[in-house]
Amino acid sequence: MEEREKRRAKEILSGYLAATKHRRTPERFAVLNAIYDMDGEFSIDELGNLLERKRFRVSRATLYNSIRLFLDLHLVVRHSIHNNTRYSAALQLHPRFQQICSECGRIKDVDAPKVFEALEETKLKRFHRDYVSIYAYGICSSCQGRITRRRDKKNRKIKK
Amino acid sequence: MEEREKRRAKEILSGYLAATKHRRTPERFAVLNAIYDMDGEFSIDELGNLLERKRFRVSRATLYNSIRLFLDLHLVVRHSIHNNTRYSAALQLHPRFQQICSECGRIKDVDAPKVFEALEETKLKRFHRDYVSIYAYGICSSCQGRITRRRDKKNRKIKK
DNA sequence: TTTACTGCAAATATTTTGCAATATC
DNA sequence: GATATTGCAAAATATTTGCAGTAAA
Repeated sequence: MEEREKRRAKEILSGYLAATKHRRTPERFAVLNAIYDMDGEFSIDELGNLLERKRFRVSRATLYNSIRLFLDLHLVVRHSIHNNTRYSAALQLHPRFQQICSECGRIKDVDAPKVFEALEETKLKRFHRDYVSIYAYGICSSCQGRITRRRDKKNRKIKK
Repeated sequence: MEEREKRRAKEILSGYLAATKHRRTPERFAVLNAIYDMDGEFSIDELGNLLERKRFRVSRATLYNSIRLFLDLHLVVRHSIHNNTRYSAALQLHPRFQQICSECGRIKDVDAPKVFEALEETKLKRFHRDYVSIYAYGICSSCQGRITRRRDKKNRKIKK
């Protein structure tokens, strides 16, 4: 995630906290920072681990609380990838189109000028839009091969 | 969900079961039918309830087992919607465009033919797409007024 | 000083698993 | 008849909550 977006994310959080008289706790900013330092999507555990490595331990409850707040602010998106819950930093200054492999979870940006153009022209009635996300879920070609093969009950979970 | 898609889904399941020597149990077909009878996305509970109403009770375990199988076959997609896990039938011929109010969480379908058309024409390289979601986040006009005022922690979950 | 926020541990909720009974092949 | 699948209940995970202590404003 780019620095600019990370900075913008912190501004949004700051603004929200100020506007609603909530508190600027170090935990909230540490968690947000960690999220924007993550490469791609991550589980709650992975996020907690990154924070530990940064020597900033936060409780599970705070982790969940922060994530929920960030979800509300759309600074984070919650995904379902191969039957697991994962998150990713979400802030985007421009509409974004991503393809997500349901098998390996890999996310790739798609450039689709025509789609963005059409989006631009689409008016939403009685709705002020902040931003737009497009997700294409499917299977990437490298997973395609594996997929019809072995289909046992084990090893379906992606690593935590 | 259209009948045609439902039928196709059952063919895919049949084919898979035959090919892999798994069993054609009434449960599997009942669950698949129910999924394709659902209108939009649903929770495990809602799915169970629909089945009960159809007087075809299946255990929780079977519900989860079936869903997992269908996820593998890409007959179902698992979503994360506003911090809840939900599923939907996956053989959707048309992508879905939803506007989500960040304030009240209300979700409304948007009809944007131009966008859908452009999506249709967009090829994804080395990627087989199952399902496309477009989310426009923002504020609906009925929330516009309230917006700067109090923002409590309650009622953030969408109804189960 | 006030009270929102944190951590902890307990409570809930969600999903998976072990196993005996059953039904498909 | 052999065994994959089911339902049930228990186990394992994941998430939320209550509360007392802490710290931001």
